[in-house]
Amino acid sequence: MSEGIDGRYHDEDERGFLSSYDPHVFAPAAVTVDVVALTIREGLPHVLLARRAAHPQRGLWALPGGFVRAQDSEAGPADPDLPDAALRVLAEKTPMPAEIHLEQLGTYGALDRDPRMRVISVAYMVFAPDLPDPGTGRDISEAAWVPWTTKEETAFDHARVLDDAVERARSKLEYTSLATAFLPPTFTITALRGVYEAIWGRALHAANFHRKILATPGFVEDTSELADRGGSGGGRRARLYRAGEAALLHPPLLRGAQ
Amino acid sequence: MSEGIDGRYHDEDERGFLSSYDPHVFAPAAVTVDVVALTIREGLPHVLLARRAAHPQRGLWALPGGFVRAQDSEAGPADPDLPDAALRVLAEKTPMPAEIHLEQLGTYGALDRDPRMRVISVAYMVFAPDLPDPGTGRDISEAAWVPWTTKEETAFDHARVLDDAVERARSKLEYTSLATAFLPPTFTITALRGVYEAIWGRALHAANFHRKILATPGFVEDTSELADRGGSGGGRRARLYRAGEAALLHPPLLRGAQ
DNA sequence: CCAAAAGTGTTTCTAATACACCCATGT
DNA sequence: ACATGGGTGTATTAGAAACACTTTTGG
Repeated sequence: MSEGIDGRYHDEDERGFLSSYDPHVFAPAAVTVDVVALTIREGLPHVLLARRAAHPQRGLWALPGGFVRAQDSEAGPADPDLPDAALRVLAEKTPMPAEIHLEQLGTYGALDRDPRMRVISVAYMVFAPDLPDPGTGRDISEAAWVPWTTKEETAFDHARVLDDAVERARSKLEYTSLATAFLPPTFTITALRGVYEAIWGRALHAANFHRKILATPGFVEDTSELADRGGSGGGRRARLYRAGEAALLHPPLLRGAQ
Repeated sequence: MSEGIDGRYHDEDERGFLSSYDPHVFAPAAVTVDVVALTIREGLPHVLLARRAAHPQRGLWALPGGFVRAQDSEAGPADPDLPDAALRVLAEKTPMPAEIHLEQLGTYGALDRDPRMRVISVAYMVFAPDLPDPGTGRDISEAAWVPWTTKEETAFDHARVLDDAVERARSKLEYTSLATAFLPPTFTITALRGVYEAIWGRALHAANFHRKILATPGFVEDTSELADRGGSGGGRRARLYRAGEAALLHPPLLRGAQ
């Protein structure tokens, strides 16, 4: 074992060391979580945004977010892990189904990204099927599903976070079965194609898409059921599928091609 | 503008709000950066590890890391952004060339991942060409390039971080020009294939790999130079290439196939 | 000359694409 | 009947893989 960089502790045992620790000395930055919750409404991707109810940047649209509860406090019990914190701050804006796809996007910590102090923000993404509009009750600040192409001003660096999320979503559709996270438990191939078309922003060849999905092992599983209606203006009733076991797609569905 | 959730601030202007802020109230977690620096030595991937010089877990291998400097202090000036902090803690272990590929891996914040206190760790990845062994001078704790398959015990949750880094590296070779980051400024196609073989852990077809690389626009650029020697036991001298402009590969080099 | 590594030619096979066409359902 | 959307058949084409072969170098 090597000599310590800092001589102060090298003669103590670990127990003694731990009991002498003052977290505040090493805790000069605040940690928040921000959530980019995405869904598809009427063929267009939407993101859940909330009006900031407090300073700074009060009144601007912002991603649902909040401070990580590092330990038990009067605000509530500690968040066991960062995903728990993300789900907690999201639930403060709108109710979410139990089974929800959550993944980390990245962490943003530039010195000047928050005017109050040094804030390190861990951003998460949520992919959800179409959900009701958030309530606007007394303990709920105004929140809404907003098209992700919105030109309205957003707080802090949330525009950049949203851009990163969009690119991540577009890319993950190619290589993973993520698209099913935007759909209800059973869905048609056409609905799945609608997810791709909404996120990638371009039309896909229906017939070839259909075959490609069925040729990708584990992407979807056949429920021998049919959808209720064959379309608004008539049409054959589509077969219903559910999400398969595969998380990664082999082969991938590349967006470079048609 | 909506009414604030917390009524305390809704009558103050933003300037007055900011001046009343006490960061310590909202700063109950420490933030660190940890760096997974990868290189390839003799055909095998290696990671830079350092023996922990201080408690806790003194003496165990750990990723290079340290606390983010959230503001100016006696330790030094504030880190302007998280990548600056990552490069700083890496440079404390071994010198690095100026041009180095750095990217964020993810953030780890489970309640019990550090016995001292709540520590949120932002992990970064560095991809480097083969570098000299780290010095072991008086201000430098013992550090070394260790094969990434090491069975030695590592501190905290660093084994999981390393696993995530390995999977990220394997995956990014498929879709990006990342492999060139492991090589010196000019290199042969065979050396590039060596990177893929080392990271993916399997042999690739030399002739087809060669053509596939040259058929991928922007991956490599021809320098009309030849490598010095054609191999240890004789052999034709290989053409030298440098990294091209493309960051994403179209088409990708999938590892599913041969 | 022989071995070793770089690089090219060519055949074979698989998969993506385009487009024609049939099926099932609502109006 | 006809429009609409679901789904299949099939010819063409592009790309991946396998393997034979040539080129260039060191011993």
